[in-house]
Amino acid sequence: MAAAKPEQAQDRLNREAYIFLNLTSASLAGDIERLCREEDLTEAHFRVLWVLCRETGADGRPMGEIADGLINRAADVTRLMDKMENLGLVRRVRVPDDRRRVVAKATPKGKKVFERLASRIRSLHVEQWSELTASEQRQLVALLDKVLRAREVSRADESWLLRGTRG
Amino acid sequence: MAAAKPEQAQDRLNREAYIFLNLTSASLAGDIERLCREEDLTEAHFRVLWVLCRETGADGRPMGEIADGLINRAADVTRLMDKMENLGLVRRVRVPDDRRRVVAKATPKGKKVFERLASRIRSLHVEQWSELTASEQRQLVALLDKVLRAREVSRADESWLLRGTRG
DNA sequence: GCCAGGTATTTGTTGTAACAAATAATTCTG
DNA sequence: CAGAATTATTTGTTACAACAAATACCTGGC
Repeated sequence: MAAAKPEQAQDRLNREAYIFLNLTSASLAGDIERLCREEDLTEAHFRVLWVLCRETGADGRPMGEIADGLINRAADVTRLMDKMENLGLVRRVRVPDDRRRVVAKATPKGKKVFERLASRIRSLHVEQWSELTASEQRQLVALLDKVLRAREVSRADESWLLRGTRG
Repeated sequence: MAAAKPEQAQDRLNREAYIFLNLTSASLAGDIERLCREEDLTEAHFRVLWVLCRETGADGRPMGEIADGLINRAADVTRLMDKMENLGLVRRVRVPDDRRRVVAKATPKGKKVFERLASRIRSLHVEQWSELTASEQRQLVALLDKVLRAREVSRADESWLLRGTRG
């Protein structure tokens, strides 16, 4: 075809893998995002709800921990929570022992929205992964895990997104 | 009722696969984005350069096609190109046969920046994929392809990102 | 009690994506 | 030629992510 250096086979495979990874991820995430929008949330908001509703008893989670889990700036988490508080999904409580700290809890409404959304996302996932057998899915996870682990995504390891998901 | 519904195994696998897909994608893309920033570009900009430099002779690409390939709004592509034109990476030319249309071409400077960036990205990819053998990579691509194909990501199929990448 | 350091907030800026709507320039069709 | 359709542009709006800097507030050590 064109003159320009012919791409080496391995380079091309690398690029191809990268592009497929991106497109697939974006495609699935787009669906989820759309679902969240219907509840006036971002996926980021939903993730906060997730940790608040799944990973927690009645005690809530401190802001800082949420920031770390989301790998976001503290200031951004504040604004994120502001919105969720306005929507009545979340409540902030100063902790009495250390009054610098604030924990966020999901309100009953927040829990309800979470359950509704989580259930729809669960169904969506079923469609999204319908082309792969469970074994293929595990294979996929194993491959991605290899890649991810190697990169020392140090902070992501602390992410509650992966909590309980790894050995 | 049992203590907060236990997540079904398949649901959990679905979610896990989704999360891994996302984190891995975001992690690799983050690196690329950082590289692009060093040339004052977004990855989106780089993608435009890609199609302009790899997929094209001296004839350039019409705006509309770029918009389709990027799956972006036409208006957004205009602004995207405005910036790249300001940076001197790209030139717009009205096509004589159909004077509604405009094709974009990479300038020599654009090509230079592209080559520099592409080469660095190539190296980066080598690191990023260092944990997988070529065969594992192909396996990964095959799995993702299954997922992607099934979803009728209709427009993505026309994307030049995948051009020449599929059978 | 004072100071260092930790925690969250406030405020403000910037760049971008996403989307809508109107306009201009051109071609195509009847 | 008139009107419809196509291509790109212009303009404007909103929401968000990323980042910086200053502040309030609190704890814990000295």
